[in-house]
This record gives sequence, C-alpha cells and structure tokens, in this order.
Amino acid sequence: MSTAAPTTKDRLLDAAEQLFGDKGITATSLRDVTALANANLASVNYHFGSKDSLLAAVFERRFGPMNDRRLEILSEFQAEADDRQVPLEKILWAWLEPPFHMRHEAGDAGERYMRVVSRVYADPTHSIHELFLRQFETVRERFHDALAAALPTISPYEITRRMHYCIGSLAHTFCWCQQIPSLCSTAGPQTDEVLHSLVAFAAAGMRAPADSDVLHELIGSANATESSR
Amino acid sequence: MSTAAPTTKDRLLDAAEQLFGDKGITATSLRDVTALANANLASVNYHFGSKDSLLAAVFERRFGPMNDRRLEILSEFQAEADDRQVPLEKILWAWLEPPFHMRHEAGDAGERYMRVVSRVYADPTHSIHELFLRQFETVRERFHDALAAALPTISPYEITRRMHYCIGSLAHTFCWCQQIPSLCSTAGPQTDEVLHSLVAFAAAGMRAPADSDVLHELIGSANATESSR
DNA sequence: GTATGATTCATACGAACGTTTGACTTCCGA
DNA sequence: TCGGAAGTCAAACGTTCGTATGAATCATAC
Repeated sequence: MSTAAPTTKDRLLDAAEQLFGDKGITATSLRDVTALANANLASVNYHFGSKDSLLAAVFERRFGPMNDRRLEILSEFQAEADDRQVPLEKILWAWLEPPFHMRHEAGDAGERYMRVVSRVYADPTHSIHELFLRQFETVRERFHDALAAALPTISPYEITRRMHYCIGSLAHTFCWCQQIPSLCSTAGPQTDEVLHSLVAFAAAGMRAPADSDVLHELIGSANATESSR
Repeated sequence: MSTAAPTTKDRLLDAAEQLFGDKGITATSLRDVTALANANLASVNYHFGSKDSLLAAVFERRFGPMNDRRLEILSEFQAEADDRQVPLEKILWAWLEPPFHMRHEAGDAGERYMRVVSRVYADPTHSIHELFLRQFETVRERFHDALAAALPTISPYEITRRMHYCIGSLAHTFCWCQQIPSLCSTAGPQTDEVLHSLVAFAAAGMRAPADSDVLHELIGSANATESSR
C-alpha cells in the first residue's frame, strides 16, 4: 500500500532542490547533495552528467507543470467568459496562483523550488538562464495578449514593463518568505492571504493610468527641488 | 585641472563592482578583479582583507549615499507639505528615484551596482546580507511610517507586504534592464520613463482596496473551477 | 546458476579558488 | 641622505570543487 521507495535519481533531485533553495546554487557542492541524498558522489554524473544538468533537471521537473497549470486556468477563465472580457483579476490569478499552489502541494519543496527559480532569475551566470526564458516564452505571450485585451488603454510596451514588475514582486516574495513573517503563507492556495494580496496589488498596478497628470505635476516640483540642492 | 589618478584601492572597487554586476559575485574570482584593475592579486587582501570584505566595501560605497538621498528627498517633501499629507506619489518618488539617479550619475557603474545589490538581495549566502538589512532598517521605517500615514485604510501589516512587492519590482527592473529593452532608461533621472512607470505602478498598487469584493467573488469561482478539475 | 546490463562505490585527478608569504619597490618626512 | 612605513610583486600554499575511472555490487532474464 505504501508508495514505492524513491529512486536515487529522485532523491538527488529532492536533495539538490532543497540545498539550492536553502544555501544557493553555487554555494552547494555535489558532495552536499549526495550526502543529503544518501548517494555516492559519482551518482550525480552518472544520472545527470554534470552539475549544470542537475540544476536543469531540478528546474524542469516543476516548471513545465506549473506553466501548464497557468495556461489551463487562463483557458478555463476565457472559456467561461465566452465573448466577454476576462476580468483583470482573473488573468492575474491564473498567472500567480500556480506558484503558490505548488508551494502548498509539494510542501517545503515547492517553496524551495520557487527560491531556486528566483535565484536563477537574478543571476545570468547560470547556464539554464536561456532554458528558462525559452520555456517561459509561451506563457509570457499568452498572458501578454490577455492583459492587453483587458487593458485597452495601456500600450503593449507598458504592459510588458508592468508584467516584469509583477514577476519581480512574485520572485521577491518567495525569496524572502522565510525571513519576513508577513510574506509567509499558512493556508492553502485558494485561501492564501499573500496570493490575494499580491493579486490585488498587481491588478491595481496594472490598471494605473498610463500618463498620470498627478505624476507629471509632482515630477515638476521634484525637479525644482532637485536643482535647488 | 584633471582629477588625480585613481588609487589601487579605488580601481579594485570599480573593477569588482563591474564584474560582480556583470558576471555575478561567486562567478567572479579575485584574479578577474585584479586583472581588470591592473593590480596584483595580493592587493585585494592587502587593502580589504578578504573577498567578502571587498564585496562589503563595494556595497557600502554607494548604499549610504543612496539612502541618505532617499531620506533627504522625503524630508523635503514633508517640509513643503507642512501639515498636509504628502501625496503617495511623492513618497514613492523619494524612495525609488535615488537608485535611478545613481544609475545615471555614475554611468554604467550605477547600473551595475544596483545589479549587485539585487543579487545580494536574492541570495542569502552572501555574508553582507545582514549588513544590508541593518543599513536599510532606518529607511524602511521612515518610509513605512510615511506610507502608513498616506494610506490610512491599509493596515501596517499590509503596507509592509506591499513595500516588499515594490522592492521586488525595483530589484527585478535593474537585474533585467540590460536584457529587456523596455526596462532600459535612456534619459536622465528626472525624465526617466521607467522611473515614471514604476512610480505610477507602485502608487496604484499601494492604493489597492485592502479587501476587494471583486477579488473574493472571483476566488469563489476560481475555487469551483479548481475543484472541478 | 550464471551471464549481462544497470547501478553503486571508493578513490583519484586536475583545475581553480582565496589566502599567505617574504622579498622588492616606492614614497616621504627627518 | 637616509630610514622606515606603505604599497606592490611573483610565487606558492592548502583547500575545495566538478569530474573521471575502474572495480564491485545488484537486479533481471535465460
């Protein structure tokens, strides 16, 4: 009745995910990984070929399913909206929920995984940087189109920008959720307080007037203040 | 009339800042740094003591002045507002402008520096992580208070959260500005398009209703959609 | 039982790293 | 002019890393 014992390959993936997420990628040696996985040092190169390939495997194990889920939820929302416009909040929900979902589904592993992704995101050194971008491209396009349709007054250029702001907020949340209590999530994904908060923040930010008069007026005074210093 | 030739110590700081920003911190060796600075390998340990101390020196050279500028601008806005409330946009401007200002002031160096900071931010491995938090604490408190005063309907807890969303957006912007054209800034800090965009986005996000009925309604349908899968 | 392919194991290799050393050079005040 | 502090230099040290090797072990099919 119990599940089958995990293979060495799986234990290596789990251990690598945990250590990459906790200690950082370059700071984690293959000896750390194999020690935690109760495996031999050479097993990494046997099963994966290299440390870079191990990182890529850790990355790919959850990235595809997570992005599939994003696209699925968005498709469902678009289907149920029929010809009407999908509300902005729903689009953002479809985008932001899957990372939180995985966090709860896979326990601490999901949270650590998101930290690995965020870290790869921040450091162009890692070889999977390009892999990352390639696999994300489909999701990026689908959501850019959906957001552009929901926000006709915002230029596609500005939407791209704001999507990056959202990505930054998301990545930062997972990078710091261990150390900052207010970013921790205790409940399940559907009732997740942080997810709600993030969707509300992102939706409002996305809807911000493209060319705020208030802002321009303020910048003028800021300029005056600046040059007087 | 010309400026004095930079000392070895300064050249090491410049080279380290450039390489840490371009290649990443752990991926940069002291041999890389000293080669770029036209200095001897041992000079790093002579002037700084260790690689970690070099990183800390790179970090501190600009972090203090940047935060001082933040506090100065905020103080000026508060002074000119007299008893009235400082507009939210101005508070966020005071917070977000100095990083952009430095980017233009110091040329490419400022941009690279911000990438170093963002990277340290994303990786708890680095020894200056705590130094970072300690030096940022004053700024964090001052701006949290200002934002809380400007947003009486948002709880302090939620304001802390949203400040982190803003930090994530900012850090992400600088991490990716080289690779994503829409995040590049070509003009000066006062007319910086990205800065304008970011302030507008952050202000709208900060003002988002704390407990959106729209959102709760949507989550309900999202839940139903979820469980039917 | 035994042969065969898959996996695990202890061990070693070479490279790259941060750091240290001690001699050498430069600079400047007495 | 000289003496000592400050700075620079080439060279090496010890460690750690990713990777490679070849023997040993295991599982499975005949």
